[in-house]
Amino acid sequence: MPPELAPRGLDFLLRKLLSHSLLSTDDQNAIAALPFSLRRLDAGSVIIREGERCDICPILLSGFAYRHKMTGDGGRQIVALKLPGDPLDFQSLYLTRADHTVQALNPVELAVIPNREIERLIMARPSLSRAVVVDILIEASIGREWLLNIGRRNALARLAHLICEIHYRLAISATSLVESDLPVTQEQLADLLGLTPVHINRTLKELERAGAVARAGRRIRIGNLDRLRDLADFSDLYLHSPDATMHDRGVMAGA
Amino acid sequence: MPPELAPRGLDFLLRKLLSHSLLSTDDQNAIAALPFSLRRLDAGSVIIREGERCDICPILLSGFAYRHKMTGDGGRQIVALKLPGDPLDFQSLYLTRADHTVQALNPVELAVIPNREIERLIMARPSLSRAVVVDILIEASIGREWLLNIGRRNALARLAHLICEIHYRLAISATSLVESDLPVTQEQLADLLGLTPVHINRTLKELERAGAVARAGRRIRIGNLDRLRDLADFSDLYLHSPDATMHDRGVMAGA
DNA sequence: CGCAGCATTGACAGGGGTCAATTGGCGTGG
DNA sequence: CCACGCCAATTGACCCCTGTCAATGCTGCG
Repeated sequence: MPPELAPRGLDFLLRKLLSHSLLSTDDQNAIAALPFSLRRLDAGSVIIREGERCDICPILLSGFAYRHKMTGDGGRQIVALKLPGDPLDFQSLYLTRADHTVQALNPVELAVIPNREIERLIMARPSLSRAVVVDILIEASIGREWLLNIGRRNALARLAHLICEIHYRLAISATSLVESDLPVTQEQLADLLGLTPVHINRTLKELERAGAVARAGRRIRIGNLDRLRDLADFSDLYLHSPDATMHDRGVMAGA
Repeated sequence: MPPELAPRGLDFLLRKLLSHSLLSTDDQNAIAALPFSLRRLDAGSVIIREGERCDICPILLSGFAYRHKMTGDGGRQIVALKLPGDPLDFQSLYLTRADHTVQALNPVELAVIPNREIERLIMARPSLSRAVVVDILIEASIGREWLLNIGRRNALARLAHLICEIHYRLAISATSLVESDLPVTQEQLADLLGLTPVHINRTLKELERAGAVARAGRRIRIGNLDRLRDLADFSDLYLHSPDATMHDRGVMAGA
């Protein structure tokens, strides 16, 4: 299991939502009072299956998860990465059939809330309804940045950009993980970036040579965030974090 | 100007929303009664600028538009394509700073609605609020399919897939355009697909040789939809059209 | 009818893919 | 505590898809 604080209910979800939406104490209490069941899943477990309906809303408490799609001939692309605190799927509140699969990237803990509870909550509280839409929109914004990343940047910048993004997103909701190793295999990085595992390996070595990442055995972590940002052509505007300007000014660069 | 019916108010928007959401007659009347101003823009006009706020909601009545982002060294990626009937930007109802630029791909006509009118409408009518979110989610779903397309398909399948998508999306809301030429230059196709104009040219020639597209001078149109679908590995599940199964069964294949 | 921008073509280069063999880390069971 | 086995990582050789550069041809518009 990842070296992480044991989840204490929906605190991570709250921190995540608060990072982009103003919520009253009442709103926060309403979220904290949501009924949920805890679920632990192994790496690779399917959480939502493409083409099926889904009537639960899973919140990621620990571990990473991802959305992915496959081509007819077996090519796999990860189209979204979910970090601790992220709601895994608000889409099924509005659309009936999932257009993609959601899966655990490593061992995860989920808080599972029935969709109808969420529906009740957002019917009663417009500010929470709004927070849900904002979360959906930010995920879409991240997807657009990924399109730019995969479509127009070479392997080195692409990989550097992803590592930067993970860093900044962890800083928003799961601060305790910011300093830890990336719990991602090279094959998973390949599927995240539209590359092959072999080329990820070569590129990782190049990032290491540049001093941007540090590696020990199988572990990857950031070596020098500023250098990584340079190589990545990274700006965090697309994360729509309220204190984005702080990041831009390098306030977090030392973190 | 594209050879298209002159827009009659917000009819296209209505048809678009109705394609994925059930709306009462009251809802429909409320939309039709929205105040809007008509605006004509030349190809290339900037509609929303990255980094700025936007307090209007533009609806595309005729012509194509797109969202795009650029890397620091000038690489351009189109991250969404908007067709007649599409709302160009619900995001600014919820987020303050645009993370990308929206631009006219060719001469366009817009219906411009003040954000506050939309806000008033969706506050009063939950079913319309829901329709807005569904529209946002479907755009996100299309973005995910693009990630798969750009990340994991080669140039031939990638281009075929895009042409298929445009066909099916036009069939949903702007049926009169389904049979017409693609109003897109090869350079724009390159920016849509993460390729170069030169390679688009080669690939287009290959699609023509395969009989999938027909070309005359500068004009491109579908030659054989079934062949195109095969080359593209295309399934329209991700468009979340209510009659998707009809498409899957080939009911529209002859159109 | 001449220009500007798009399309087309060829030659060449290179980034990243493919294949296959080897190494290394690490959990498991003896 | 060590040996085994599996899966991830690494490496090298080679190739091909796509990018780059540059010249030429079209085509629609003023």
